[in-house]
Amino acid sequence: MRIEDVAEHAGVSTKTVSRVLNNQPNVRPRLRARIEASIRELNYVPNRSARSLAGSRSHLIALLYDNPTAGSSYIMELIVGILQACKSTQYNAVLHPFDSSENLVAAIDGFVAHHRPDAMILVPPHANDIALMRRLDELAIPYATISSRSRETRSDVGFDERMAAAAIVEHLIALGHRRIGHISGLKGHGARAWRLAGYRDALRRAGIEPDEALVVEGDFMFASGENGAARLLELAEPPTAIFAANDDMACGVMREAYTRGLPVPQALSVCGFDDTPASLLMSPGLTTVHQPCREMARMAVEQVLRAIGDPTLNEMIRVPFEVRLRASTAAPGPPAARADE
Amino acid sequence: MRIEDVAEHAGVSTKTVSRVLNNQPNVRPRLRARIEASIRELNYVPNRSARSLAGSRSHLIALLYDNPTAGSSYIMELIVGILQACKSTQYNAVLHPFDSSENLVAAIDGFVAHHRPDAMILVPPHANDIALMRRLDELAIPYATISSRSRETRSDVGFDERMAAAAIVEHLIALGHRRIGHISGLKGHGARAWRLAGYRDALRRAGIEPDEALVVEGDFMFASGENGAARLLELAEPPTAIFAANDDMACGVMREAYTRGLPVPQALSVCGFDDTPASLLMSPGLTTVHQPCREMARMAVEQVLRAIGDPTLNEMIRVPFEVRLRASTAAPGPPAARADE
DNA sequence: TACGAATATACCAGCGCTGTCAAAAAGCTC
DNA sequence: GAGCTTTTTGACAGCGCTGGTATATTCGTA
Repeated sequence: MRIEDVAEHAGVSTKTVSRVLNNQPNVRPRLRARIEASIRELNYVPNRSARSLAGSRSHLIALLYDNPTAGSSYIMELIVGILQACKSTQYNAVLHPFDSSENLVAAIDGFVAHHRPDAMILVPPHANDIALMRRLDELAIPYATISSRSRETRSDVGFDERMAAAAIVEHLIALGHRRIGHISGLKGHGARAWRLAGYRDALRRAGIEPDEALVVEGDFMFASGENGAARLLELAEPPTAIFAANDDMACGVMREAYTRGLPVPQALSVCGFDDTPASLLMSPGLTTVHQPCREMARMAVEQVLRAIGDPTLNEMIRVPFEVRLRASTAAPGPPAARADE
Repeated sequence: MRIEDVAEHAGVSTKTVSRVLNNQPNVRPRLRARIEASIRELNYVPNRSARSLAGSRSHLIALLYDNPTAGSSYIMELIVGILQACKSTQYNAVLHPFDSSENLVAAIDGFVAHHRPDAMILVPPHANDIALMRRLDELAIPYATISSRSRETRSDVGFDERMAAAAIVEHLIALGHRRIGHISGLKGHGARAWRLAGYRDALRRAGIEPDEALVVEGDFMFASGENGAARLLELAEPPTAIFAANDDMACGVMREAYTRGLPVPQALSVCGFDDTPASLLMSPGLTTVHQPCREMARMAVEQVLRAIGDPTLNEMIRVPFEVRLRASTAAPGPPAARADE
């Protein structure tokens, strides 16, 4: 089943069918309709390879991400969103996990040579990689970033992480907490700085002077949540609540509390960030910030699609976040409460 | 940069370069080496579209899965494994999430028409869909399944789920449990039947007559774990341990125990199946069965690659599983133990 | 050394589609 | 309705590669 068959069936030239297939102008509506009917009737599907070859467009959108984070539900959600968004277009997604060992710019060249994607979507940490973005500019490949920290990006979709972090800390303050610990994210990630800043914003707005002793370094991994919590809980004056910069670390905090026999939320309130599947599975359920990953991915796809048509495109989209209140946060109990098991 | 440039640089015809690119015979080793050197030197990468068009091979392997399960870490792990495995080949993966609303066989036809994948990998539940497999046979598309229950499949990679379930129940028995509850999986999934059978095997081998009151229906979702646990714990003679057919349900069990103030593992041992990321994040960590998803995906890719070369291929690969002992299981405590918080 | 068999290489058509550009049709003006 | 512009349609080449087939080279054997 080739375009020629359709052309014959509709009594037109292949070029006219091609115009219809590609939504190009200069086909009268009635003719277009007739050709579309033929396409449906013959159940014709154009050959992707031939199209790409002749049109030198691959109809591919590449998603670049970091292999170590490949298993994360964050990436998974983005993938789901991107695949969904592509389904209704003529484009298709290619996933490209980078090993961080690779030289990114060199690896990109190889990848581009292989797949010739028409556009790319970058997620952190690569969404902040200026050398990478420069190279894409040179290769004239439009791209959009998700949650980029960089001003150098062309188009970005993200949400106000700083405000979201502030919102969840304000929730803790509203519950009556005054000493709130924070376990920060991995250095270099935009998320780290924003969430830390939001934490401080909320404290200051409530008239609480941020105590630097209550902020400990983390790296977004479970173990660093555990360690961070241990350090915070061993302070002379420990916090009554801990805001971890992501859910995995918040789970680490809960583990440390569990190990020490501190009931959550009675003796310690815990909240995270990201609304990973695990946050719902924990007991108690973890209070966290939900970011609409699938929706963001969908928008990023739409952005790059627009950017393919108009390479000068340069827009920032902010999506709304949502604080998901669950059972891991409550009003502070009497100091030094301790469960006996 | 085209094949012609390489041919000129190496002083041979394009066809000879093509032979080298496709690992075809009839090129003398020295010549082959010279051409490979030229390819490297010129940094030549063949054009995928032209290759597919001329060779009528897409170099694509499709992964078919169910969209509702798209967010699951199980699929994610498989995707990671497949992508890794493809990286070292000339093949590429296309992900195809099906909406369960779609007529599967019709959707397959459309998908095949679009992408013309050279092979497919099916995961449950589609790995058990006989109509689908028949259609693939008709379309002459080789495929491999992962954890298929069906005898109709061509090649499959899986592990002995029944034995694994038995192993984890035996662990509970070894700890001293005699009344062990089970929350089964969704009807229709092979996993449901195998895990239930393994549970019964272990009990019988230990001389414990399976008590049907201790088996309740689940559907692999968190909520059904909660409900199932509630029903089991309200029995006149409740179990001292619950084996849920997957981790999400096991988390539901832990939630129900938490709600009732039953400490895990002191008052109730809980174990799951799958070793999802959440199982490690729980407090206490969840005892579960680890299946090497990435490895299985890699093997499935190798299988279909072999099947492309030899369409009669028909092999079953069993990979080893591993019981991951964590803190959610312990010797049974005194009956009706109840934590006061 | 000569001859046929086996092996290695080259030539060319064509995969299915789209871009270019020319031709035809339609619309517009007076 | 003639002559012009604008819109619509079509013919054809060629995207970069591989399959088939013809040709050249090498090897083995007498």
